[in-house]
Formats: sequence, C-alpha cells, structure tokens
Amino acid sequence: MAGLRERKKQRTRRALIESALQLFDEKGYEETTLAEIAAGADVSTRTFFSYFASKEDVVFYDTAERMELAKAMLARPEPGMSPADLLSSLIDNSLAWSSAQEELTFEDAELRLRLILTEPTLQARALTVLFGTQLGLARTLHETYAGELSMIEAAAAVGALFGSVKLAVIANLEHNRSLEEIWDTARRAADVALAGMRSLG
Amino acid sequence: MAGLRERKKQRTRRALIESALQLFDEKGYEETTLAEIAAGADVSTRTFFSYFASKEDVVFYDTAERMELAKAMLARPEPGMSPADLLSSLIDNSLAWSSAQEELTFEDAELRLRLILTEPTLQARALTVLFGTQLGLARTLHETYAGELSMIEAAAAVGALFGSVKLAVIANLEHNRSLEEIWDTARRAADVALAGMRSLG
DNA sequence: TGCAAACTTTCAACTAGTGAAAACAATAAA
DNA sequence: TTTATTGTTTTCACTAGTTGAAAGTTTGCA
Repeated sequence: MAGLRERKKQRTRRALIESALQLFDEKGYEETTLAEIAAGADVSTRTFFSYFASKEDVVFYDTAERMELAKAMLARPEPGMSPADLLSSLIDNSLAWSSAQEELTFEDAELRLRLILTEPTLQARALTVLFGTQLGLARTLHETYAGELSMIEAAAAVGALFGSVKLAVIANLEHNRSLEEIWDTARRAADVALAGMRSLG
Repeated sequence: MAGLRERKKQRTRRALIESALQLFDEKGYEETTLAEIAAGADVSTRTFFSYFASKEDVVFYDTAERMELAKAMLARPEPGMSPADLLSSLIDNSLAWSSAQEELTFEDAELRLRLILTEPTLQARALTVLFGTQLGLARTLHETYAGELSMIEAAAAVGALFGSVKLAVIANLEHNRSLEEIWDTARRAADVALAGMRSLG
C-alpha cells in the first residue's frame, strides 16, 4: 500500500521506540542519552527530533491513537445511554484495552507503566497528556449530548471521573500489586464520581 | 529576630522572584534566560540554583505555604462536619485566599495566573504541583476521618473535586473573563463532584 | 535517466542544570 | 578583636536536550 518512503519511516519510528524503551529499561530514563537512543536505531541524533518532539514523547508514542479511540466511543453512544453510563463504559473499555494490545507485549506495557510512575519527568508528562485527553473528551461529550449537557457540566463530569480514578489508583499504588487490584480501585473510585452525575441527571 | 545571614537570604530570594516575574512579563518565559534573572537579582547564575531547583520553580514559590494552609483546614474540621462539607468549604476558602494576599499585588497574581495558563512548561508544572497537593490533602482527609473514610474514598473524593474544578475552569477559560465568572464555574463544577460524595455518605 | 521533493546528516550554537573547589562573609568562641 | 568555623556565593568546567541551517542522500515520478 504505502510507498517505500512511508514504510521506511514507520520502521525508523519503531526502531527509535524500541531502542529507547530497551535502554530506559536497562540503564534508566535519565541515564540514557538521546545519542544512545539514536545510535541504537541507526540514525543521527538530529533525526530523532523529526520523529519525536522530545525525549519524553517516545514513551507516549501511542497516546494519540488511544485518544482517538476514546473519542470515537464518546461520539456514538448506544441509543438511550446516559452520559454517566457512557463514561462508565469508557472506563471499563480503557482498562480492558490496555491489556489487549498487539504491538507491545504484556511485559513492555507493564515496564512502561512502571517507568512512567517512577520517573518524575515522565510522571509530569503523563499528567499533561492526561489533561489534554480529558479536555478533548469533555468537548466530545458536550457535542454528543448537545443541548442536554453544558460545557461546564461535561468538563466537570470528565474531570471528576478521571480525577478520582487517577488519584485513587496512585494513592493506592503500594497496596495494589496486581492489575486486578488496580482495576478494582479504579472502578470503586469511578463510582464515586459517577454517583455525582447520576444524582444530578 | 533572625540573624543577618537569614535576612540576607530572604532578600536574595525575593530579589530572584521579582527579577524573574518581571522579566517573564516583559520578554516571556522561554525568552528569559537564567543568566538574565540572576543578573537582575545581582547574583551569579549558579546561585539561582541554591534558591530554586529549576526555572519553573520560581513561579510556584508560595506553593508549599498554600499547601500547609489547606492541610491545616482539613485536619481540624468544625465538629460534626461531613467530608463533603469540609471539602466544599476548602474550595470557598482557597478561592477567597487567592485574592487576599499581601506579598503580591493583585496584578502580580493575575499576571502569574496568565503566565501559568499560557506557557506549556508552566502548565505542566502546575499539573504536577496540583497533583502533589491532592495526594497530600487526600492523606490528611483520610486521617481526619480515620475509620469512616478509606484511603480510596478519600483519594476519589479529593481527586473528583479537584479534577472537576480544574477541567471546568480551563475548559471555560475563553468564556470566563472576570474572576467572578471563574469563581462561579469552579463552584458549579465542585457541586457535581460533591453531589457524588453526599449521595454515597 | 534526470529532476524535484522528502529525509537525513553534519555542524554549530544556545540554555538548563550539576559538580567541585576557591573565595568570601557571618557567627561564635577565646 | 582576633581566630576558627561554618554557611553562602562565585568561578570554572562540563553534560545533555533542543534548535537552525546548509549540504548530502534517497525516493517518487516524468
């Protein structure tokens, strides 16, 4: 389908991602230099920056894609579904999706999560990314329920949902050893936020 | 009271803050270099880093103080106050406090807010700071209502509250011209989150 | 085959941030 | 008031992320 040029670019991109994640795992994030990442992917340091805007960005390479999926979900709810139900199913689906990715092995996904939770720089970036996602989802939700849901309400709903899940999961990180436990924490926190929406209508 | 050494340090700190904020205002955040900030405060560039860990940190110089105030509030609720009521009054107080600071003029405060909302780097830092604050407040709340409120519930409550307010305020930035309007947006968003808590008990 | 467009490399520069040792100033003890 | 001690700032040297520009390659297409 796509020409050689396009395929080559995808390969370079992949090579950069793999080189980076492997090095981060082996030596740590801060300890890995861009020069090393580039070398591992057989390109010049300068070239790294035509694929990613920053060192942090490699770690979040699939964010845009995930965002699109989530948006698509919110854009076309099953007929008759309330905003709260829709958001509730979004949480379920997102958690499920994390496990079921082909591109990355389960270990890769877990490694990446640990990396993000461990490295301050990446944590900060994650907060930014998540924030942007929420804004986008709030807008979509507002459009989906045009008339019924003001922008403030949509933003408050999405913000409350993500805010409670995020804080609860992180605050319980020490206690949550397995993915199941994390999943359970997330669900319980989500229900706190969703109860608010339901009680308002 | 404090010795000369201590007073001198406070003066240098102030000088750095003022030099930085003034330059950020005049030339923009990214355009201002640490060398210029230091020069404006009559110290060496290296000295900047014994006062602040990074360029971003100057802008958030009073964060720790604010955090302590908020924590203190959550630690000693009026007898018989529910968690939801307590958090509700926290929001009111925080919004009020922003306006009533002596150290900075009203313009300074507003300039700083605009700076933070405008500059990506500072936005990112704000998210991190706010996140840390939430974690601290959730722990305090959990301790205050020991037995009644699990850590997950406390985190979900605080996360939902801050999450909804934050997202609603930002999402409505364009529409919110005055502080009063922002305040109103915040209150409305907070009520969405608080309704959830109240409906659960 | 040959030209134009897309990509990569090389080179040079700038800035945030860090470590270490030398220089300097403040405090307290003699 | 001199001296020893301790805290603070400066100077110097260096690393690493990031950006711009120009030169060099590769690919797509006529």
